[in-house]
Order: sequence, then C-alpha cells, then structure tokens
Amino acid sequence: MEQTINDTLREHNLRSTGCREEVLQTFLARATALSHGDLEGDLKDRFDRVTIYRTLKTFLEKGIIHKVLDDEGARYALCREHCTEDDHHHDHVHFKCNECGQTNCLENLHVPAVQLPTGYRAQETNLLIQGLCADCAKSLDGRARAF
Amino acid sequence: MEQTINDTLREHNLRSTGCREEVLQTFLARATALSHGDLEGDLKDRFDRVTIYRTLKTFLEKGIIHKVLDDEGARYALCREHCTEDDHHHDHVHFKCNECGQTNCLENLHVPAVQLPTGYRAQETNLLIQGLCADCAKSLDGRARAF
DNA sequence: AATAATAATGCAACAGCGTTGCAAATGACA
DNA sequence: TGTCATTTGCAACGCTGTTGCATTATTATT
Ligand SMILES: [Mn+2]
Ligand SMILES: [Mn+2]
Ligand SMILES: [Zn+2]
Ligand SMILES: [Zn+2]
Repeated sequence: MEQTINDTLREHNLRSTGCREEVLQTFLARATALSHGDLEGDLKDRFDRVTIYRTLKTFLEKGIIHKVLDDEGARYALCREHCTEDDHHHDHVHFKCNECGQTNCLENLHVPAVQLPTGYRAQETNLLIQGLCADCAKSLDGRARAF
Repeated sequence: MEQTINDTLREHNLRSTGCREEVLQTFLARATALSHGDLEGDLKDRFDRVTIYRTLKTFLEKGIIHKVLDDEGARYALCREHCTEDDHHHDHVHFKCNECGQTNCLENLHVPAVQLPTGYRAQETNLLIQGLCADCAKSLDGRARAF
C-alpha cells in the first residue's frame, strides 16, 4: 500500500513528499469525494493548509483526482479510470446524499447523452444527483415504520 | 415592464424596493445566469453588496430565481416555470460556454432519467454541460477557416 | 556518501465571497 | 399622516483560496 502510493506519484512524475502521500492515502481510505476542509481536518497538525491546496491543484493537473460538481463547495475524488495531464474522462454520475452528506462517484453509471440545440458543442458534462443513498434511505424507512 | 416587475414582487409577497426592482430588471434584461458579482457590477453604486446578497436569498426562497450549479461559483437564473416557496421544479439542462463564459438555461431540454443503484432515491438532479454555444462555435469556425 | 539542481513547504499577507448584528430608513396599509 | 413590520447600509467577521518569498527537502549525479 505504501508502495502503491509512491508508485502512483512516480507514475505521474511527482516527487514523494509527506503531504502528497498522506493526501493520497486519505482519498484511498475514505473512498468518497473530499473537500479541502475534509483533508485539512485530518492533516492540519502535520501540514500547512496552503500545502494541501497546492497538493490538490497538482493532483488535479496530473490527473490523479477530478473535481466533483457540488452545490456548496469544491470536492474532489480519485480518478479510477486512467487519466493523464491531457486526457481526462469523467462522464460518470455523481451522487450526493442529503442525509449523510457524502458525495460519491457512481463510476459505472454513464451520463446519458443529450441532444443539444443546433450549433452547440459539448465538451464536458457533469451530472449531480442529490437524494438519499441506499444506507440512509433504509434507516429512514426503519425509523418511519417505528411510529 | 415597470409594472410587470412590481407585479412579480407582489405575487410573491415581497415589498417593492429599489434593489429588488433593479435586480429583477437585470435578470430580465440579461436573460442569462448571473453571479452576485455580475449584479454588483451593475448595481454597486446604488446598493450595498449585502443588500444584493439578501435580495438573491429572498428571491431564491420565494421561487423567483433558482441556483445554477457551476464549476467555479454560484449563479442564479430566473424561474420561467411557475415556482413557489414550496414547489421548485428545475429539471432542465444548463449550458456553460467555455468561450464567452455565459451560462444559460436550456428550458426545453429535460434532464434524462438515470437508473440509480438499488436503494438510492433521487430528489434533485443537476446537469451542467460545458462546451461552445452556437454563436461562439460559429465565430471560432470562421476564424479557423481564415488561415 | 557528498553535492548540486530543482521542486516543495511553511509562513505571512492578501483578495473575494458570503454572513451577521444593529441602528437608521423605508414601504404597506389603515 | 402615522404606525409597525420590513428592509437597508454599515461595520465587522469567518471562510476559502491565492501569491511571494525564504527555507527545507527530494532527486539525480558524481
Ligand atoms: Mn467521479
Ligand atoms: Mn435553469
Ligand atoms: Zn447517505
Ligand atoms: Zn459562447
């Protein structure tokens, strides 16, 4: 695992540093879209917030993470498919649970194509669906039945 | 027109004030999604920026405008369909032009339904397509042909 | 293992966005 | 015209994200 992280950094032509290792580690461990604040919560005693900002920017540029559309602030998630500096492809759906607040990539759910008006050209699409994730829907149902 | 604006405010149980009239006027005139900064640009010598923020918040709550999800910041657009305090419905596509920067509602382009994983429940969807609007695509083509 | 070249970090300072509390001004309505 | 609830401007604040610069760490080379 330690090795995987440094391999990933090396593959993207990035030096191995404490902050980069831990940010990447956090993304792998939490497996959900994270904001800068989430990361700062975990890492602020070890690294300066500016360094975390710069790490996110670097990871974005190198194709290690992608930006996730959100109604309140910027979030980022690991790129599973193989993205590079030039070639990003993230045409999957993102889901945000209004109950637990988690935002996740639905990697195998493709954004459906839409027929744009004449002359328009699409370059990138972002579909965010908000609602209840399976876990929260279930526990809310349980709570409702109790009454 | 003057009358239309005050009618709209009245219909939503809002007092007619200079700031509200001019913000609504600006939305009608520009016919595109606006950020707080856009409005401030037009109105800052007449109204305090806090008042503009509060006007946006009020219009949002009353269903006069809706929030448009954007990759860089908050934008707002007029509700065309009849929204109220309780009942918002904005399942149309939003398009942002990467050339001219304008974000627009494609009112008659419905967000297609997607089949979520078992247990998930959708409550709201936001589809943002980025690319080139018809005007910009055309003028870029013209420029390319000139070489 | 020591060195040199390059890149990353921490710190301080800053700009922009959005919110809040409060006193003064204004709009609605009788 | 007067009353009362609402809205406004102002000052202050917190949060997010950026920049410049001196210091430190990583990497490649010897
Ligand atoms: Mn994703
Ligand atoms: Mn819209
Ligand atoms: Zn949930
Ligand atoms: Zn355009």
